[in-house]
Amino acid sequence: MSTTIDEATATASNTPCCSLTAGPIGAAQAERLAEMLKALADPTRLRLLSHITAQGCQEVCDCDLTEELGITQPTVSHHMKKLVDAGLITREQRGRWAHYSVVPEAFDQLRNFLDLS
Amino acid sequence: MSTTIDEATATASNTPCCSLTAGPIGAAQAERLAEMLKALADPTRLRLLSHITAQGCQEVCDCDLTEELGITQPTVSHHMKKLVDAGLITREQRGRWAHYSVVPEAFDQLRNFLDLS
DNA sequence: ATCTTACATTGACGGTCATCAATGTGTCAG
DNA sequence: CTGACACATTGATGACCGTCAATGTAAGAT
Repeated sequence: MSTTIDEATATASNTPCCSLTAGPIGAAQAERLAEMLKALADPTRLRLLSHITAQGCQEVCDCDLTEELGITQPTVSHHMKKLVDAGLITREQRGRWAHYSVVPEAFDQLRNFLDLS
Repeated sequence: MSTTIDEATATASNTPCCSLTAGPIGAAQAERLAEMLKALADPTRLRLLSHITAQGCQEVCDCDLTEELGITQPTVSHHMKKLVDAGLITREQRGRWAHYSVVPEAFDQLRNFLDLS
């Protein structure tokens, strides 16, 4: 469970070039990319993500997100876990609060893949 | 049903800038982006897409994709429809064969959104 | 020690999805 | 006209997902 982040970042840096124009991709790579995209492919998670990136990865506690999106706290917790497991954001527990920050490498990898050049 | 492509391309060009760093996004925009991402968030569809882009949008018939991915023809047809409905690719029927090509604007929009700068 | 706060976990429910076999539809060849 | 081909559609099945209420857990405050 705790190795998902490491795996994601590791595979992200291991991938040399994975553009859509570089020929057909294999089943394994498709599976990995689909996992990241699946984590993104939800309106609520996109909004949660945008709230994190908008605040410059500063103090972001789940209670604020709960109020602003109109969803319950377990739902926020569930979505955050999905984003973390996909390697898109990281979670750092400081005292009682959880601080989230994005993983730029993951987004680089996705943008790289979606690049038709 | 047939207006999905027009809608997708229209909204794609209507969006001025939708980067993740440009502050929290609204529910409507999140919904639209999630639809495109959901179409991408499947291993089989990613592989199908890579086969189209790899051949430079040339002669691509579903039967070839069926053999190479090891899935049945209805499944290929189903996935292709999803990609077309999401506005990621277009379909042109020439005679008996269907020719597919990517919609660069859709990918530009996604890359733009995933850009942390 | 007790209470509050911040978040995780569990269990359940309704909805959506990927896949296939079977069948339908339209197109070209002989 | 008939048969073969390329693809769409339908219906069914098993799996997964988003959401919530209820409950658990761990840390700080009093």
